Amino acid sequence: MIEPRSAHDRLIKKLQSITNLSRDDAQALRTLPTALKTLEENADVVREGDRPSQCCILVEGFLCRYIMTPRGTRQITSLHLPGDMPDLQSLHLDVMDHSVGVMARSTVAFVPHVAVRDLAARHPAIANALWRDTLVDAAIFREWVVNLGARSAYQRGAHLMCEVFYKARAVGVSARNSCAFPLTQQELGDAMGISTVHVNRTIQKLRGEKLITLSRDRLTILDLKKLAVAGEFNPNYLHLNRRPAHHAEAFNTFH
Amino acid sequence: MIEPRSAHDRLIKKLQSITNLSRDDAQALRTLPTALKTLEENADVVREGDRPSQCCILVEGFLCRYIMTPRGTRQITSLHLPGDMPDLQSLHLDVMDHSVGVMARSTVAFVPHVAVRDLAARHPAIANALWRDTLVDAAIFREWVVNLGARSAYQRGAHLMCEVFYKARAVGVSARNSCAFPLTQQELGDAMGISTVHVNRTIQKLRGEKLITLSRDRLTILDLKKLAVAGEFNPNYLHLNRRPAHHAEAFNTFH
DNA sequence: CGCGACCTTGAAGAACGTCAATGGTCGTGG
DNA sequence: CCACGACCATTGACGTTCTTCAAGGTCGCG
Repeated sequence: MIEPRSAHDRLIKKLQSITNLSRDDAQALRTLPTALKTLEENADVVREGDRPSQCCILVEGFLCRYIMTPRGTRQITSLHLPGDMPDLQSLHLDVMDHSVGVMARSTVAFVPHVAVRDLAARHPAIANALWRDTLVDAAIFREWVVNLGARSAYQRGAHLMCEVFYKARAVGVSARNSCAFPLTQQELGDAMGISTVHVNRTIQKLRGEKLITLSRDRLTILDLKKLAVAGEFNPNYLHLNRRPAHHAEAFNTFH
Repeated sequence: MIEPRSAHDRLIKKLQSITNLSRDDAQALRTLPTALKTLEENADVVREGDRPSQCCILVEGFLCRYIMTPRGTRQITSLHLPGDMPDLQSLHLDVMDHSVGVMARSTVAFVPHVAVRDLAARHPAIANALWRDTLVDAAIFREWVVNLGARSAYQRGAHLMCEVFYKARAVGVSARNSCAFPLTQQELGDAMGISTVHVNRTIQKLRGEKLITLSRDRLTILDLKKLAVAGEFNPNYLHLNRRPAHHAEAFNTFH
């Protein structure tokens, strides 16, 4: 069972990973009203064309943003971990230009726009932190543009795995050298812009070189340094605060 | 000669293209102190790693954001037209994670961060407009992810040209069916994630099908509808205000 | 046991990259 | 005025990466 405070803890931890929050601001964030909901795999949190009046905080699980092309192919544009608010932008862009989907059974907390707006108006530091969060999002999109535009399939795979691991570690949902990675090869293909078959071959190469292990739902990184080199991964674009975070998924085993 | 007000006019027009500004807000924007500077082709406005204390408004010309890979290849991540503030994000992300380059002789107006911050603090509507602007930016990055990840070279070319034309029209720097397009095929390749040679062949196909004309510095769209279909272009992601804007580059010929 | 979802493999073909050469245009200096 | 060089566009030939199609194979679950 998820206890009611978790959504706030997650959000605070996420924001602290990219900015400095005062104790006051953190306390203020805890006043946000949330409505928890559990969503199954393949469900959508919001869809392109929607005009949401609330946004969501991911508490447990794994989400992605994606866009469908007229041909019916899907491009995943970002991956989201606990603490993320993947539809925060709906606060200012009324019509969704993409969808947010569920990649693994997830718990999300919905927060009314008015509550966020009100809080931001009363706490400029929170408004700034949220703005900063959307800017980091944009930085990640830029890096995905580079990944898709300038790197081979092999490099893309390595890069994407580094990104997920770093993000997981930053919010304390990783183990020492592994993290949740509930993507099918089909979904990986949709994120990397390559076919499923080629994803398979790419992963095999990464495995063969002893850089990673990848089982159904878990990514283990055998050699982070080599993986980063292989994927030309440089974490600067994540704009993480110093202080890597204590691993061990303490958050989960925490009563 | 550029008259001093131009930078503000450009910015206001740009913000009006994506949001509603009150007369007061527009007036407040005019109080921003600006320092004009003309930059030659291939110069950089800011570079990755910089910690700017000011940001810039493009007044005349054409800028791009780009990221260099360790291999020395360049990926262009966005194109910018007059009125844009391509480094607005530096207001909240202190270290630049990418560079902003000049694609054609340009005039930019520099504005100190403190001035923007101060204005935003005193005018919440302006803060929101700027936030919204960065969110539209992010939406454009997402679309580029789709363009690079899910479309063929031919589609990418068509899509990119539609985007530039729509953006130009929205801020009044287009003619009826043409706009400035000062990209070499090399630069187009860096933006589309393909080689120069393949850019050439792609453009020839677009020309052969009578969708566009492309001379040194100018893009003419012969059949916007077909071009949009070819590029799977749907302008929703630009989040433009209704009311397309009066073409004719009135801004330039205006004394 | 059998079905569905996922992973894996091989073979053939399309899309795109690389290499190398040619030609065009434009500004500059003689 | 012309020659020159720099930069850019264009073309052909050939190689690589990635896609597509098709066929198993594995695993969990009803």
